[in-house]
Formats: sequence, structure tokens, C-alpha cells
Amino acid sequence: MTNLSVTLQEGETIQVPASTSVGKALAGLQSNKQQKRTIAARVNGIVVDLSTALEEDAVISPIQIETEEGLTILRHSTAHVMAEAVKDIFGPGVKVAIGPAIENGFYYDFLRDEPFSPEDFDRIEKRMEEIVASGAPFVRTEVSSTTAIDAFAAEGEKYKLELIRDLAVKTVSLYKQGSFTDLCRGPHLPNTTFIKAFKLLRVAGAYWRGDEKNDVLQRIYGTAFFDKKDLKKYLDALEEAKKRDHRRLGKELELFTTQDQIGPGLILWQPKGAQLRRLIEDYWKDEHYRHDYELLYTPHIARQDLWKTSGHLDFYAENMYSPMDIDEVKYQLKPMNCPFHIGIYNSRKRSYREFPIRWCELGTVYRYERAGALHGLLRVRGFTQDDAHIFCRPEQLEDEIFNILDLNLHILKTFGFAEYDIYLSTRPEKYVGSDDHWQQATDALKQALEKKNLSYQLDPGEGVFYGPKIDIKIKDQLGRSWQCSTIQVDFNLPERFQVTYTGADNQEHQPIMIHRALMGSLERFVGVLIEHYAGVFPLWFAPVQARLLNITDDQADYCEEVYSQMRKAGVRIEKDLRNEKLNYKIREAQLAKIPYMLIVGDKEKEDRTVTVRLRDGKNLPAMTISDFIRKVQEECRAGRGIEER
RNA sequence: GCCACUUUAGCUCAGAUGGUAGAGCGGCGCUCUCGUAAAGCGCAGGCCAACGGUUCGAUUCCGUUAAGUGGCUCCA
Repeated sequence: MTNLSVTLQEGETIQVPASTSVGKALAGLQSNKQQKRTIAARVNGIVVDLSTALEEDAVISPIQIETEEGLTILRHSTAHVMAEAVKDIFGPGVKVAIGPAIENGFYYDFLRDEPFSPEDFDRIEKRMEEIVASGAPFVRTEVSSTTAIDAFAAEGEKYKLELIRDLAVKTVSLYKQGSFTDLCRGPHLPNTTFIKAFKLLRVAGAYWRGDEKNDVLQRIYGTAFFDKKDLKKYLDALEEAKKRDHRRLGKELELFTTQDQIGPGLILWQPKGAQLRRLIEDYWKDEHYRHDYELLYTPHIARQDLWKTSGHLDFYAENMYSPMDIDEVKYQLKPMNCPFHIGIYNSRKRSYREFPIRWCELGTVYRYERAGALHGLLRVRGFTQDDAHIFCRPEQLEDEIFNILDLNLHILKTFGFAEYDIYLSTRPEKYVGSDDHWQQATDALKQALEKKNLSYQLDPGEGVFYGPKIDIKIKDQLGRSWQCSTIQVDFNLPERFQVTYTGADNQEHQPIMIHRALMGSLERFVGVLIEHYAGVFPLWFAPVQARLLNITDDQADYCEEVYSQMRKAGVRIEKDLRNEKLNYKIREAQLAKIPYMLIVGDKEKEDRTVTVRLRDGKNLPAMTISDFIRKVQEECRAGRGIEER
């Protein structure tokens, strides 16, 4: 028998007979303890089961269950166990589709006439426990596609048949544990005993292969971890996310609301939310002014012809609301601001000397979103973009992109977002503009990113048809990412609206146009901010900065005085002069997440001061009104990042 | 839009195999005037999402519609 040499990634080499399983080979290379945590391995770079037989010399690195990769395998295997449980309980009439591991868990799609109910979850979980306890091994077999097709056809597993046919390969691999066999590439756990902690989370509808023309399946989501502690940690994190839900906090803190009578996806900003938004807008405008932008305002509707010219009626009609008649002419609500900005550009002839032109607007747009897509502030039908359009010459593009990135990251950072995922999307299959232009623009985007020292991922073919783009996803406090910023080069609109400028050569040229939004939409950004801060906003954009609390009615007159002085000085202050106990007032202010509580009793009234209580329960020494005003102003200045510039 | 689930007082939620409903918080009133996370008592709030059907009778059963939630899909 031939001997093979097997080398552990980190060094040690042993000789084993051919056809030795990976698991066995590893047993000779690892400690017992390590061996117990090993569930799969990378052999010559390919991830395989421990049961895989070695047929050539190999470099092996074990995959431990507690690693990211191990967790994925664990979850994938748990999905198989869930499928087995479901088939056990609900019979062969239930058809299985696919069941992959996903971020934070797994799912499996089933076809079943009856809906799954939460009570079913208990039964399924119980059956899963039994399967896990049986310790059944996950057994891999390779069979010819025709054999597999026969087998799945006999069971009526039509989705599996479709998958095999589309694979169009000679042999496929099957995994069997207990009574359940699934078409699967693997790898899987050696056996079910590695499944220590799992939970089914929810059921949702999903189309077969994500296409709404196909069958609607029931998708059961679950998660699994290698021990109970981690599962609990995850479930706790879900709880925490629930607590931070901007819809809940928006209601509790009276930031925004929606009403049936007004319509879904249409946001009503309550006074506190409006204040928050105003502070963001003011800051945004200031920063744009500093960065050499000019501010625009444009209308909410325009003649339908405009949208014909812009091409929106061709490629965006399904997101636009029906036209309205005004003096027998059709008008439509705007889904984007760009044509209006172009209108301003075209209001007179432009010279290359004016470039770059940077115009920004907090422009409110309306887009039709499918009813099922609406979600709090994050997905709405009317929203305000922090939009801007830049017109420049090709050779200015890179600098402009660099400047945008600079402003973009600066603003995000000021709001407390310091981690991003950046994507560069290149030319899709269908596009307008010349290959040269695409190449130049894409290069300019790349150069700008590199000059700014930003790492990014390439999204080949994911650009919009009119130009390449950079998308920035921000990461919040809980590590979730949100798409907000987008920077897009546009070769299309300048052409359609015949946007030109007179060059140094006295000829007419077409400028490059850049669209960009940093926060994306104010609605979404505020939603993300609420969740990021859990409603505990930094002083500089807290809708209410301070609340005055008197101890008894005796200090009411002094409090009125303090209140009006502070309000005049621009401090966002409220007064709570009700005849309630101090404890009660403090509790309410605390729940309202107000940064400073100003407590006024006889002592303070006597000394003409206030005692400052912080959100964390600590007290600052009593200070005068003007000292407090100064303190607030200084902190706000620092928060807005003024000192950095 | 599609699938599933949900909709009871301002908010959070109970409730009855069909006989028109309750709690806590909040609001209002009275008493208390009180120093760092909930004082006491009382009162007022509901066409039980809307509309149709079944029924002697519907908030409860059935259907339709609307809104919400979780997904699919799409995206700021």
C-alpha cells in the first residue's frame, strides 16, 4: 500500500496509508483536545469533511467549530437537521428547497400547504433535539446525476430535481443523516452531536429562487452556535436591537409618527424629531458652505415632458406616481432632483471657468415603494435627499471625487460613524456612454479612493447604466451596516439635456456630472442615528439639551427666569414645573434621555445657580446660568467638529 | 405586489365555545409642596381597524379592504 505524507499547515508531517480519512490523519497530528473541536478541514486549500479519504500528499489545516468557518458548517448542518425534523413531523408531502447557512444563522425553504405556526416551532425543535441526541453521522456519497434524479423524483422533490438539472454535472454529492438525504455540496459536521445550541426564530414567505413568478415557499429561519452561552449572547443582542428599534424609540421619544389617514410611508415629524432634523440640516448646510457648495431649492413637481427628456419615464416609471392635470398639462411628482439642477445649469450659458460647479439641495422626493418594502424611517415613500450635483471637466473628476469623499467621511464621522464598507461598482452589461469615458471615470473613482487611503471592494458590473459609482455603507454601534452614501458619475443626463459649457478653445463641450448623497435621505439617516445612539443623542444634536426641574412651587418664578434666559441664548431647554416629586421628574427626564437636568431648589434660587445632573446619574457642582450656557455652547462646538478645522 | 401573522382606551397589553369589555401607564381633578429613577384618592377615555356576510344577536365565526410586523423583491 502506498504511503502519503500529510503535513499540518503549521509544520508537522506524518506518513499515512492511502485512503486514510482526513479525520484519522489529523488525529495523528493534533492533541485530543484540538481533535474534539475539529469538524472539517482544508485539504490542499479545499474544504472537506473529516471522513474524506486522502488519495494524495496533502497539506491540511483543521477547521475548528468555534471559528467563523466552523460556525457556517455547524449552521448548515443544523439546517439539514431541521429539514429532517420537518419531514418527520409533517410527512413526505412537504417538499424541501434549499437550506443554506447565512449571516447569523441559517434557513430552510419548504413547500407546504399549511402555514407553519409558532407552536410548530416547538414541535420541530423538540424533534431536532431528538435527532441531535441520536448522534447520527452526516454521510457523504457521490452518485451519478441520473441516480440522484431518480431518487429525488421518487420522493417528488421537484426543487432538488431542478437544482440537479441546472448543475449539469455528471455526479453530485448527497448528504444523509438519519432518515434525511439532501443534495448538498457540503461539508458537514461529522455527526449531529456537535449541535449544542440552536433556536428557530421566525417563518417568512420566500419565492423559489427569489423570483416572484415561482412558487411561494415557507422559509424557516433559525440560528445555531457551538455552545449555549453564545446562543444566549446572540439572542440578547437581538433583544438589544429590539430596544433600539427606531420605530419604538421614535414613538417613545416623540420624534416622528405616521398615520393611516395620511398614508403609509409618509412621515410626520413631531416637534422633537423636527428639531433633530433641523440641527442635522443646519450642520449639513454649514459644512457644504465650507466645502464650496452653493445651496439650491427646487419644486416638488414638474411637467411630464421633463421626465420624458430625463428618461425617467423610460427607466424609472414604476417608481413614479401617476401624473396630475394642471390646466390640461400633465405634471408629475419628482422622484429625483437632478433634472431641476440641470434646469438651473441650463438657465444660461456656462464657461469652463466656472467649474467645478457644486450645487446641493435638501430635496424632497417621492417614490413608489411596494407596500411590503416600507419600514419605519428606513424605507418610505416621501423623503428628503441630501443631494448634490457637481459639474466639472473630465480632468477635474478625480479631485472632485476626492473632495466628496473627504466631506462625506468628515460628516459621517461627526455623527459618530467611523467604520465603513466601501464598494466601487463598474460598468454593467447595459450602459450608455463610451467605453473610454467609463474607463476614465472608473479610474478616477479608484484613484480618488486610493489617494484617500480607503480600502474598497470591487463590484464588477454592478454600476448603474449611466455611470460607475461608489457606495458607502456605514456600520452602527451594533455592527449592522446601512447603505447611506452614494457617489455616481452620470454620462446620461448631460447628453439628454444637452448640457454644455464653453471651453478654453471656444468650443462647446459636455461636462461630467456627478450625483451624490452623503446621508442618503434624512429619514433613513435619522432612523440609523436613533438606532446607533439608542436615542441617547450627543448634546450638539439632542433635540432637548436640558430640562429644568424645580423642587417646589417656591422656585417656579426663578425657573421661568432661567428658562427664558437660556432659551434666548439658544439652549434647547424645557421646564417641568409641575407639582410632582423630584424623583418623578428625574425619572421622566431620564426616560426622555435628556442630557442635562437642571435642578432648582431654594439653595439654587438663593445663589442664582442651577445644579446639573447628567444622564448617568452623576451631578456637577452648581453653576450660574451663564456658566451653563457657555458649557453647552462649547460642547456643541466640539461635537460639531468645529475645532478640527 | 406576493406569503404568513397581527390590529381591543393616547401607550403597553388582558379577555369571552358568539349575549356590545378590563388592567397598568398616560390624561384630567383633588390632597400632598416634597432635594436626585414612579406620592395617595377620584374621574373621564373604546362603534373591540373599516365594510359586508352568517346569526335572534358579531368585537368574537366567514369574506373583502386598510394599516402594521417578519421575509421575498427593490433600494436613499
